[in-house]
Amino acid sequence: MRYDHDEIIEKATTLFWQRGFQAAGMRDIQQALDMRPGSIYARFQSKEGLFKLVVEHYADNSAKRLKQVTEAQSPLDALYHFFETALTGPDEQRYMRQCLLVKSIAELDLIGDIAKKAVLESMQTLKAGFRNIIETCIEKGELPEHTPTSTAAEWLQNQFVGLRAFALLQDDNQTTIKMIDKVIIDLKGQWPQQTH
Amino acid sequence: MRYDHDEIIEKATTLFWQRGFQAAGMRDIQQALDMRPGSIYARFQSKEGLFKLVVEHYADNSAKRLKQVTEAQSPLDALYHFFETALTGPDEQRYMRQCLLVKSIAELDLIGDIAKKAVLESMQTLKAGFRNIIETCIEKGELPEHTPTSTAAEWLQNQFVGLRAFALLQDDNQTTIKMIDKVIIDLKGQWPQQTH
DNA sequence: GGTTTACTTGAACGATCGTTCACATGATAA
DNA sequence: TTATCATGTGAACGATCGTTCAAGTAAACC
Repeated sequence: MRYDHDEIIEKATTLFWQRGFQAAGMRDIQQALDMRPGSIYARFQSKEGLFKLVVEHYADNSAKRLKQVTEAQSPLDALYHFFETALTGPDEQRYMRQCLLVKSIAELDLIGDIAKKAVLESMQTLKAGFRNIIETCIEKGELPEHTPTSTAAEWLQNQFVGLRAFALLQDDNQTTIKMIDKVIIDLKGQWPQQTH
Repeated sequence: MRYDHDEIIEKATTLFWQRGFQAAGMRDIQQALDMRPGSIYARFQSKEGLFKLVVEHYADNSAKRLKQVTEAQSPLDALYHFFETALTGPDEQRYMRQCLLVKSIAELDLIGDIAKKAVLESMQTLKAGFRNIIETCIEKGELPEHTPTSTAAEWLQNQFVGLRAFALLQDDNQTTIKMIDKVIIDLKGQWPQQTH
């Protein structure tokens, strides 16, 4: 086994994150991994198979980060910093501002059913992570008791998705920070009534 | 001139909206427009040239819609309905829930410089549209005087972007409606201080 | 040493990509 | 009727796509 498995996945993650599934050609992948097509196909069966592993690895990593937020002394502060680091990284890592999953959703039709399933399931996993954060915040008294957990979790993920798409275009980090501040304010704020 | 110009652009818009720039092949385009490659290239010079016109047409249309919102008796109510119609259309038009511009941003690198410029400029145009809505709301007393116009405009566009990416995955319209309700609540709510 | 097994190699495949160009078509002007 | 010219046609181009496979390499086991 000449090539280390984790190392491969990490390099592949970087490439797919930068380029997306479709635009990352097999020749780009071969170069990025320093592997020949036969080796890649022997291990991963197809481009889609490799991408599926990348998505799962990415989702695991994100889920771990969200779990760390819940375990912090102040989950709300930790949530703030989670947003901040995800959205205001240095310019040479600008591609990281876009969420790999959200980017994949945009090209969901071209991806193939197996990897598509992995992407959608990963979104569900992250949603559960956001939900846990909110529940912990309520337990610790950082959010009001009446906060509708499920709705707020979906809303929070939604904010994250929107901000990541937006931060990609944003040159001024100060503006992004202001948006994050607004998210925290609104999280503590009022929620729509169910009555309709 | 056998083919009507506006009709071509509309058909091309539908195709690009459904598939995205990269995934819409020239053969798909030829079929959708019922035109042969030579005719297409004679008029639009390239796939990118056609896409640029589509983006501009789309942005014009969106800008018009935003203008109609400002001209309504209650811009805030009109804004609500603008979100609602954009995000909860029938299932056979599900592709329309995703904003063509946002979708294009995800594949900005593959598009070519000319169309890329058109996409980014269109985003600026829409931002200005959102800003006008907020200013009008303030004038008519539907939003508090202290609302920071520029920040709120950016925030509102951000909400729109996020919701459109999210509504694409959402099967339950009721959830989407709840998110729109939350947007309106937060729009009237508190804003982060500039002091830092 | 010989055999097996796991892994790697890279030339080559058919399919599809965006694009071109020599030619056909049809309306208009002379 | 004939010449002109913009418009439309479609076979074909070279490039690139994801993928395959016969052959090569090297460590492990008998």
